[in-house]
Amino acid sequence: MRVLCMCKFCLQCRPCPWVKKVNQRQIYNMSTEEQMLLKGNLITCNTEAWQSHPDFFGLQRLGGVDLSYLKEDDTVACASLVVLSYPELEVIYEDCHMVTINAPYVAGYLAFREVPVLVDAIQKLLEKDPCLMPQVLIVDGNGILHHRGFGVACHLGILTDLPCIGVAKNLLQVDGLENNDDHKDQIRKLQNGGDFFNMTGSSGTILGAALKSSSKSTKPIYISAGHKISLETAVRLVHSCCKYRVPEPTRQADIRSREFLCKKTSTANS
DNA sequence: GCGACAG
DNA sequence: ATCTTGTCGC
Repeated sequence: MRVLCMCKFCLQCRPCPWVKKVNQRQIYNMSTEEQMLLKGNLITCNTEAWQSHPDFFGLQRLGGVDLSYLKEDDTVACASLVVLSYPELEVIYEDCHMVTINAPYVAGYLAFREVPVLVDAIQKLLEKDPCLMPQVLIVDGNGILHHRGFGVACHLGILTDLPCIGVAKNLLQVDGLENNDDHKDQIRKLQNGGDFFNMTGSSGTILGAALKSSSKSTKPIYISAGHKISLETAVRLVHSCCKYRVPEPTRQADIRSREFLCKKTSTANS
């Protein structure tokens, strides 16, 4: 695993005492620069042998990550990393711990809020149990379906060097993509679990896909390539690990981080 | 001023 | 992300 960050001002590097000497505008300019710099290393095609197999032969471990925030104070959160066996989808590793979040949530800069603690969790797994390192990570949020083509799934992928898939529950309306009547029509046409359609931005690039992830869900999930995996493979893999609307690795990470946060806050008051 | 706004 | 109950349906 490698960690790249050449930036002295970006949100990821906060809090640095002297960052307070620069204004918000400069912070976002620097964060944008950081995204563009990291984007230079992005790979949005398959790089692993298992990705080409019809049944993902060779794939044994899927990772899921999530953060649950304390409602009273969104600088306090529980970060969770889970690893599931494939194709059984059983949890074989779980790590939940409390973290402090420094960056604010700003659409387009989610990575600066969530990625640092997720990199830490991966680093911890690498030191503690490298045999359990996931072969692909499913990330809450978008990959290249992003204002600057570099969402949280790309960011985490570059920093960890792991294949990453972006899975968002809502459509980020960028590059001409809109949740308009046409889009809603396309969604209505999705019949069965696994049905999907690709979404092409005004720039002509295929940015992602809307997937009906379970047969019962009306609302799709939005898949985009993060790093070291193609959109086609990502859609196929995400569908293969959906018991419900949200893919199982993310769902397990979600459940466990909420529980942990809940338990932590209740014991703190007793 | 207006609309959009991943988590 | 989080607040927040029951209820309708398979």
